[in-house]
Amino acid sequence: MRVATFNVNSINSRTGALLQWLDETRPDVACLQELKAPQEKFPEAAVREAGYHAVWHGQKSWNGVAMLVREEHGEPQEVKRGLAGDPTDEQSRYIEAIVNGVLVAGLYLPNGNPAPGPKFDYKLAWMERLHARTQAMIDSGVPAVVCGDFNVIPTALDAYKAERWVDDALFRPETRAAWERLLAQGWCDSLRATHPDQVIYTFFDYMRDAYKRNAGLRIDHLLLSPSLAPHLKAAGVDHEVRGREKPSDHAPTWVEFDWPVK
DNA sequence: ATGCCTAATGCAATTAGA
Repeated sequence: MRVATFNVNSINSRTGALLQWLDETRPDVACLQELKAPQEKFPEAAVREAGYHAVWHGQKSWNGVAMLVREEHGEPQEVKRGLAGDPTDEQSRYIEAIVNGVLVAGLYLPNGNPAPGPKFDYKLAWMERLHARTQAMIDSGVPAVVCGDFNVIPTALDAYKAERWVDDALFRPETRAAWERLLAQGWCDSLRATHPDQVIYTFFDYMRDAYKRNAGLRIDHLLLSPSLAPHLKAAGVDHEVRGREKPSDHAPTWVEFDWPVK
């Protein structure tokens, strides 16, 4: 089973690129972030025509997450929309569904800049709320994949010129510490687990030809639960997608594991 | 320290991204 995450940076500006990538790679599940579209403006018909069921949580202008599931797996059973812990939070950043017996969570973690400040406080609070949800998954023992745009640079290996990022919300000590506490629950960072020492980026700024210079960040992640981690087969980045016409600033990132377990 | 680029909103310039 292959699960992918792709921050599309506007679903309606990226429908063509999304469909091409789906056609080429046919992931079982694709979690999308930054739809930048209200609920009613999601290209449901095009996605269905491509052979995918979809659940999504839109929002006007910003944020927005979706989960696409290849139709042979049946309709995803949506179990969560939005992250518990703050009833005043109206940002569409989290969706969770059961697919083929696996719990899949797709998230768009707040950027948090400028830091320090209220946006950074919101990011850290959001990570605390995520910890509560992911700990519950661990406690239940359910096979789970938690993936998305985390807006977290885990280590200096994960940023071009990391020294420039030390005061940024994506790399500040508080952010990295929250990431480490998440992993300490038992989650496997699948891309790093399969490429322990390699420089791998999932995001390249539109500015200053960052993609051509390989001046990127690794901020899109796919975490496997302890029950799935032993069945990890491969993980990677569909790097070339970032180099196409009118691309998102993120590249699709994916993990593959044996499922059902033989 | 700021703009470099891209997108949404809505029609000019601002907000946001990372």
